[in-house]
Amino acid sequence: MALDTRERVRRAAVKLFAAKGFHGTGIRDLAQESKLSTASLYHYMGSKEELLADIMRDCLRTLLDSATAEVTGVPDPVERLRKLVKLHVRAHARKPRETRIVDHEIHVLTPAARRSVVALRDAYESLWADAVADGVACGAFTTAHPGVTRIALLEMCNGVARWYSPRGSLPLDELAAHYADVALRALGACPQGSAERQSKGE
Amino acid sequence: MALDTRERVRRAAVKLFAAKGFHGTGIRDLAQESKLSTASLYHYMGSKEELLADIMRDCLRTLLDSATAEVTGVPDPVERLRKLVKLHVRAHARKPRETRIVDHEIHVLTPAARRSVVALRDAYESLWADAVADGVACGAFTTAHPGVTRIALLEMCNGVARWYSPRGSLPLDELAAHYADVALRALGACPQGSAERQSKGE
Amino acid sequence: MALDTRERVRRAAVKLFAAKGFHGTGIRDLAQESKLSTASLYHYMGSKEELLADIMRDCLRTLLDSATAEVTGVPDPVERLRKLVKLHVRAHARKPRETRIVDHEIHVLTPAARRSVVALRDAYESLWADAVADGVACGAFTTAHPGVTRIALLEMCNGVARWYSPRGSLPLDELAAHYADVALRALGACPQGSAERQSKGE
Amino acid sequence: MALDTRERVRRAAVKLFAAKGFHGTGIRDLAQESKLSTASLYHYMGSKEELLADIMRDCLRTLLDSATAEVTGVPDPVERLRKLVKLHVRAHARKPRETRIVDHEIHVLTPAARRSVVALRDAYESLWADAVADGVACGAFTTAHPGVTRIALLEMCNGVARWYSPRGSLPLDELAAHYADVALRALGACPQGSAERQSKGE
DNA sequence: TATGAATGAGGGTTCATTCAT
DNA sequence: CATGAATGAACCCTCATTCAT
Repeated sequence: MALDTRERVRRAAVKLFAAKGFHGTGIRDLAQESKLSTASLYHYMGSKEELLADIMRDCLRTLLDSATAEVTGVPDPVERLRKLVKLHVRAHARKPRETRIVDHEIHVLTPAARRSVVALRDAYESLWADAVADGVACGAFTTAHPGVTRIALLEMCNGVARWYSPRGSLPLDELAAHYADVALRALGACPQGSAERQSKGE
Repeated sequence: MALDTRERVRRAAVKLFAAKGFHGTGIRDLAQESKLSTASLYHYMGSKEELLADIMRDCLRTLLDSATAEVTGVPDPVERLRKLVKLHVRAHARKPRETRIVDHEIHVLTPAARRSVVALRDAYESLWADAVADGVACGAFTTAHPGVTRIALLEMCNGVARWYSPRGSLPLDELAAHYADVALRALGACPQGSAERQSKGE
Repeated sequence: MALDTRERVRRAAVKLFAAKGFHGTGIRDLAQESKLSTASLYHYMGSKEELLADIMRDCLRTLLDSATAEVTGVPDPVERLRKLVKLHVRAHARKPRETRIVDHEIHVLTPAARRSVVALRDAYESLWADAVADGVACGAFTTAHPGVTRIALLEMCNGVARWYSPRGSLPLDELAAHYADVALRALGACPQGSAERQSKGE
Repeated sequence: MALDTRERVRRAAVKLFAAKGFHGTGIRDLAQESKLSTASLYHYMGSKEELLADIMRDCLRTLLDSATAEVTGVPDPVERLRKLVKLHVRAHARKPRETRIVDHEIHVLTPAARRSVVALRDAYESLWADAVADGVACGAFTTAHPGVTRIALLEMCNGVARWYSPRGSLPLDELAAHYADVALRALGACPQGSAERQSKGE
């Protein structure tokens, strides 16, 4: 039925856009991967670019919504940042292709589509910015350049999508916790009894 | 003379590949940006893909050579890593387009070309790996997962190429020093008298 | 009921074929204008081309039938031609889109369909030819080249479909009468007491 | 050399657009008729539509220029109109395909291109309008509806492009003269010693 | 050195039509 | 009666590349 097919197209696009890039993926590649003719493809998408924009927006909206849910009502900025980092790492490890597409293909979007995507990304990043700012304000974080550090950490976490494999030795939850520790260290939060030290058995 | 023209082509390619991606850049774009006809372009390059591979290899070779020079004969792993991070950040801030191309377009390359590029990248990254391993071995670094941390830090530093602007408020040297501090904190090196604390006036 | 829908499809086709041409009109356009799905369209027409041929034949048959009725039993060739011109002008003014389609899209038709359309057109034009020939034979028309004049007048009258608007200042009956006068002048019939002179107040 | 090829493409387009319509002519048809590949076609034209617009503009400009030259400095409106009709008929008989394209395919053009074509057509038609108006003003023409008559005559003359064949019995010059006589009769100009009567031997 | 001309292959998209439901 | 789904063929146009001059 229609929904399944639409989903098949979506997945084909995610796979190929992530592997070969948007411009490196032809409509015929998408059709083959979706097991559809090129003409049929157009029953399930507006255009190649709209398909891309949809993928990006869905990915970012999911991330934004779950991050907002995770963080709402958490007063401690340290705890908030820890949650954000963990969620971010998990999301990027579980959906590496979607997130890589978001990271790499923004430049192909039409200005209008780009605006909508960037708006979502900015909304998400502001959750990080708030946590960092609050932590600095209350003295929990001691970093000379909070803005730079925030973006550095974001890039670090984005990187997970580029290398993580579920076949690695480190369970995902531990990986996420490790990233959170690295982030808090980077921000100069005194790690009292963090998972990091625990995992070292101290 | 020929060399100048060749350089013009190279720079056009760097500009366009970074801005629109390899597949998003046509030879007509390259010709226009180089102020050459498309046919003339082929006096100065083998093919579009060879041009890309050349750019990538040159970028990586330069990075590898200068990193090797910087690090050779430095016994202290902390100091070595600090130098590596600073160099990396500076290189990515100064040549953001080349380094972004290296990061984003590897999937485009033919297996043969990809191998040569990946070999250079691996050689470079092994300098980081050695420093981290030495630091862990001598107890200077206290991180539960050195391998993961190393790759996390590399991704963090690569990110500089995606956002750094010389018009930012932070001088590049300070930025590089800040990144080095973040990296050492992340690795759990006790930062004694680091630039970070100095810049906070302590 | 089905008949209404069929008529809706017909009218959509007339509108669009006249405005954008047969090849410029897609079945999706037809479906949209008919408020039907493209698939449903095929319940009311054989194919796009058959729809076109039907429109043409209906238009020509109506013209032929009413002209035949108008002219039968009128012995005076001058009067006959006057009636033919008036009818022709009125028909083209009232159904400009159908007649434009007949004029412009014959080349689209398959040979078989074209033959049936051309046969109707020829039958109609022979009414004109007979009137002109009779008029020349009895001395009522004094034109050096009756055949050429006939076709020239036909083209002139066809043109009405290309510019007439009911919002123009001249009532349609007067317009038709004027065309009849022009035609008779062109044929060299001494206009005695024609509408033309009357309208000039003489 | 380039000029020849460009001209070959032009002629192929004129032939095919006239025979099958703009939308009925594919780029592959043009290529085949031009003995070029579809890709090579684009060395000699901007796009299919630009090719069409160029053909239309050239046709109209030629007509406008020669009509202007013909008519300038001719004070007698009767003589002016005779010259205009003759020129128009000759032009449409000699370039029937170009003029049919102008007449039939204007609706295809983009608004911008259409404006430029319509402007030329209007400039040309104003030569006719001036002659008619002058003739009416000085009493040389006695028609109840000069505007309508003018457009009727134009359509009549345009029709030449739809049926004239050089293999017909009437020499082109005589045909043109005949049309001029028909036109002047239609306008109610007393034909004194016109070609029409001469050809009848009176 | 430089480029106009040329092209086979492929780009994304729409075509008119059919058919199972 | 009506339509979503499906498609092979074709749409216009651009691709990276070669070669004669």
